[in-house]
Formats: sequence, C-alpha cells, structure tokens
Amino acid sequence: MKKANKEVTIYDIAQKLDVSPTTVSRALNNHYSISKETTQAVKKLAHSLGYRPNSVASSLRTNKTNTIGVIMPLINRPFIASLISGIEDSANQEGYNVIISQTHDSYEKEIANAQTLYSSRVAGLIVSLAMETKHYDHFYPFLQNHIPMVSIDRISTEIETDRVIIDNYAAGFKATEHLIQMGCKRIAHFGGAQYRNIYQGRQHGYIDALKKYDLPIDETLIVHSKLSLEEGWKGAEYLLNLPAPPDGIFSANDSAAVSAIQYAKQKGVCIPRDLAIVGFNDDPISSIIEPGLTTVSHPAFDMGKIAAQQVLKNKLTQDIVQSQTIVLKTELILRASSSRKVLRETARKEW
Amino acid sequence: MKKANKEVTIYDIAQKLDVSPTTVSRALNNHYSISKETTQAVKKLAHSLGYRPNSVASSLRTNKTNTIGVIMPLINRPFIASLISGIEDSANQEGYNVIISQTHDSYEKEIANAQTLYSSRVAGLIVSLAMETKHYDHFYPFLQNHIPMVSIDRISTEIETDRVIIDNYAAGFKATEHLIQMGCKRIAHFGGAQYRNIYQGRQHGYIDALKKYDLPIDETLIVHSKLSLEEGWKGAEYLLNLPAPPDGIFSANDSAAVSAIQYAKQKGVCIPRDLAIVGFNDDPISSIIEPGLTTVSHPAFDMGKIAAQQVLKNKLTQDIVQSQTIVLKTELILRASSSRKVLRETARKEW
DNA sequence: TTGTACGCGTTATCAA
DNA sequence: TTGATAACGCGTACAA
Repeated sequence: MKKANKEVTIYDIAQKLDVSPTTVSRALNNHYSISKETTQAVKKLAHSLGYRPNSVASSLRTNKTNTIGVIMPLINRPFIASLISGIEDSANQEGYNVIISQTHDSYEKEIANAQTLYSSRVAGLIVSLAMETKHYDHFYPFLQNHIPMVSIDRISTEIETDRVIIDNYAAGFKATEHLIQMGCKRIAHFGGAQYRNIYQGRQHGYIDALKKYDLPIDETLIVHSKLSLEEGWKGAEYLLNLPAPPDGIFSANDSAAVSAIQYAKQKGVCIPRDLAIVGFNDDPISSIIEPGLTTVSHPAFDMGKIAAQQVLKNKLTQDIVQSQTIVLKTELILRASSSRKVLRETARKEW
Repeated sequence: MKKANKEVTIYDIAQKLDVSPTTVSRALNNHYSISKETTQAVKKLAHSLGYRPNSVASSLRTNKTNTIGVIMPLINRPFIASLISGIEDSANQEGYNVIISQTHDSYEKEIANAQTLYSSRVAGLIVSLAMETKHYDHFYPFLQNHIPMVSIDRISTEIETDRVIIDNYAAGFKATEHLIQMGCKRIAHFGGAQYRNIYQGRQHGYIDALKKYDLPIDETLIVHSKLSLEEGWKGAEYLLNLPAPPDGIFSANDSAAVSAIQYAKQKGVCIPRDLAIVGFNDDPISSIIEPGLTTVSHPAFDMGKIAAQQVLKNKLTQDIVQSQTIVLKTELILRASSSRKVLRETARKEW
C-alpha cells in the first residue's frame, strides 16, 4: 500500500538547492537577509515543485493562526449573511481566513462552537449571541488568553469585549415616533426576548416614544415571539381581532412585519390607512412586499467590516485597553406601509 | 514585559499527575489501553486546569485537520446561504468545522482562496465555481493529494470531482413547458453566461421545450446578463418595448424575474394575462412579490448536506473511486405570475 | 548572507 | 497498562 504523494516541504527545496532549510524559509518569507539570487532560485524551484506552505506547521511554531472565528445564530438570514460578508471582506484584506459556525440560537451549541474555535486557536473571535444565552463562561478562555474578541449586534454587557452594535433604542424610538407623526394613536409592538439587548432596546425606544407623546402604554398591544413569518401572521391575527385593534405596528424585524401586512391584506384591512406598519432590518423582502415596508436599515456589511478590523487591531495592542463599543447609526427607510401623510422628507427610491 | 498566561498542555497535566504525556494524551482520547481510573483522573485535572486541546499541534502530527474548506461565489444570497447552512450542519455532526471563502465571482480570488485553503490543509473542499472561472489548475493540488473535493451547483466537467447538482436542463424544460401550457406563444429567456453549466442547462431546457412544441426560437428574446435586479428591470424594459413583445419570460433566477414583474406592473402590463413569468431558486422574495412568482425550487440545504457527507465519505475510501455525480430533483412552485389557466395540480399554499 | 540546532504540542511506534 | 522517544513542518536565536 503506497502512500499518496508526499508533500513538498522546505527541506526538499533546501536539499535540491544545496542550501539550508533556514534559507529556504527566509527566502519564501522575503527575509531581508537573503540575497536576491537565492530568493529567486528558491521561489522558482518552490513553484516548479508545487510547494505549498503548510500553515498548520507555521501556526504551531509561531503560535499564531491566520483564522478568525465567527459564531452566529443562523447564517441564512439576509442581515447575518451581510455581516459575515463584511467580516470576510476585512479579514481577507489582511490575509486572514474566516471560520464560521452557527448556533441555531442554542446555548449548548454556542458553547460547543466556542470550544472548538478555541481549540483551533483562532486569532480572534466575533460573536453574535444565541437567543438562549444567559451565561458567558465559555468565552473566558478567549478573554483570559487575550484573544481579541468582538461582540456584534447581539451582545451582553456581562462580558467585557469590544462591541459593534446599532443604537436599538434610538431606532425603536424613531420608528415609533414616525408612526405617531403619521397619525397613529394605538401602536402595537412585535418584540423579541427582552434579555437580548437588541429587542430590549427596540422595545424601550417604542415605549419611550409613546410616553413622549402622551400615548398610553397598553400591554395587550405588545406581542413577544421569535418574530418568524408564522408568528407575524398570528400576531396580526390576534391584534386585528381585538375589540380595539391597533392602527399601527412597530415590528422588531421584517419577517413578522411582512406577514402582518399579508394578514391585514387578506382580511381587507387597508395599509397604511387603517394600519401603518414599520419593520426592522431592511431585508430584501421589505422592498418587494406591497405596499413597501417602512423599516430600519442596519449597515450590516459595515458592521461586519468594523468588527473584523477591531479584532485585528486588538491583536497588535495586546495591552490592557479599555474595551470599546462602536455604535452605528441606523436609518429609517420610508416606504408606503406607513405613508399616511405626505412626507416632507423624500423617501429613497426603491424598485 | 510578562507574557500572557501560558497555555495548559498535556505536559502540565502529566507532571502534576506524575504520569507520562503519552498517558495523558491517550486518556483524553479515550484510548482503550488506559485504565478507567487514570482516564478519570486525567480528565478531571484537565478540566480543573482549564486545559484546551491544541488542534493545531494535533493536526500537524496526524496530518489531518478537522476543517472543511468552502469556496462560494457570494455568501449573501439566499440560495448560497442555505447551501452553506447545509454544509455546516453535516460537517458539525461529524465534528468538522467549516472555513468559508467567497470569490465575488472573480477567477483570481478563487485561485487565491484555493491556495489559502490548501495551505490550511483542509480535510476536504467544497466548491461552487466563480462566474469567470474557465481554468481549473488551482484545484490540482487537492486532486493530486487525494483531498476529497466536491463541486456543487456551479461545476465544470473539466475537473474530476464528485458533484452535487440539480438537473438544470430538466428544470428549464419544465419551466418553459409550463409557460407553453399556460398558453404562451412567444417566450423570452433571461439567461446567464453559457459556459457556466447551470445557465447553459437552463437555456437548453428552454430551447428544447420550445422545439418540442414547435415554437420558433427567437434570438432577440434571449437576454444574457448577470441577472441582477437592475438587469432584470432593463431586460424587461427591452423586451416589453419590442415591436412584438413576448407573452412569457423564463428567467434563470428570481432577482431578474422579480424586477421584470415590477417593471411590467409600472408599465401597466398585466401579469400573468399579458405576460407570464417563471423564475428560478425560490428565494424568499418570490413568495412576497405580487403576483407571487412561479419558480423552480432547489433543495439548497440538502445539497449542502449531501456535499459535506460526500466529502467526509471520500475521506474514508481513499482509493480510486469513480467520481460520483448526484443529481437532485427540482420542483416547480406554482404561483400567480404564471397562472393564466386554472391548474389541475394544486399549488403549494404560500403566504 | 547563510547555517545549526532546537522547540512549538501532539501522537505513533516501539519497548517495558 | 504505561512510558521513552521521535517525528510532523516550520521559524528563529545564535553562531559562523
């Protein structure tokens, strides 16, 4: 049983060129101490031999990998896919790879993923917390060993990392205030788990906007769920069959908002006249649904880019640096689902 | 300048327990030769010391990583995100990680990604080719060294790998035939680059369906582009302003189809009465647009799962095995955009 | 400008 | 059931 082709190593090159492996290693890494000629010869032979650096060996020796670990709840959502795309983009520019894992919003899976990534000795970690997660011990190995860690979007203040987030409170406030300015008097809210920062922030913004305009806060109009399409439909069904149905909904994501629109339409409730709706995320569906869904847009791709940059920056400054929180602005994208009055601002053109 | 915490290694455990590193290694890997007591003691101490296996070192020694490399054109598309999700799912079940890279449909980027993944000594590779790619030398290192490689969706017959694809020809045929059965006489096609199998297959299916029903093939009705939203809009603009506009469009993806619908609507062309449209992919937008877009659904998640399983299976059977092509079925999802007649089949309920 | 010798953390081999 | 030793491929302090 013959083994498959042995891999070409720097030793093979050294031998054929009658130089030391050291020289080869240096030549391949463009070390200044090696002459142009040797360097060229080495590279040429390396190429013709089909040499491929073994970064596993290199990583072991230098105790550094060129890989950034990413833990996300679920990768096939538009917002998260864009986050990852941004991370990938920045990382690649700096010569890093990205290793991705998803938690499916499970705490156990998140622990397992964190451990595997730690074992892989990733150079840094970017995490968006699972819905379920309330304890953070599984991240301590990273913190203790000063592996740069950045929390993104879904974060916890209980763990000391850099953070890249949006101002969920401001966005929720702005969205709700918009509905109020459009003349809504009874505004409902589709929210998520309140121990997760993003949903808490959005809901607080909603409540404070109501308060500011002296509108009553009616608990029966606040519906908590996982904000799926199904739950949006059911939420709308519940709300629109109340004795006193709402005339506006601020939904913490677009999926739920979109199916609320669909439910309302099939029930004959006119949007935005009878019911104005604002979503969150600016997913592609929000500009396709009719009427177009007014929504809050995240700069998802940029968030990813920034998070990756933050990780790589922290690799340099290994010293105790104050952990930094970067808060990005959101934008309210005005579309027909909330346009009960002529707007002074010009809505972004969409098609 | 004190170094950060030294990592705990099997030597540390060995020393404290007064056994050899070999024993520790074996105990941690549940080797049969180590007694229950020793194993337990080792694991207990490992845990309390916060030991984390270094898989970089392990990989170097065993010459095996637990990582599967993935090269995709662009990760933030619904279809591809689902593919990846499926890959991740299978891989994780077998204890493998997934390292993802995107080519942005650039040949150069694909080469670079392949090289980096090879350097990382991934245990296997899953590739969906970039739009541009016409040469495949960058994959030879994988083939030569018997690293399991699976092509998925966008493949080439010029490179000998396992393949997981859908029957694009059959799908294109079925979609076009459906339009014909709906009474369309002049059917246009939005297609992609013809050297990429998926677009070629879909277009051939389209053409053969026309032939089967003795409809003329009119080159002016075949529009090639990258099938973006913008290009779908322009394509529709072009087609609907022809002297003899088409009464049906089969689009090779949903984005272009959706914006064709939007263009048609704003122009006052009634869908499906004046123009019936069928897309491809069953992206979320296709069930949100009105009228709902009839489209071809891929089993994307399953394709990913199967590809990953294929990679891992081939790791075992290292011998020369005939490379295998797995062709998955597609399904025509009937929605309003093509329903010019009452259908005998019952359309899947969507909302 | 180049080479020698060692070590990174783990595991396979062989011996006890 | 356990241990001593070498080896995986590379990078680097130190020497030349």
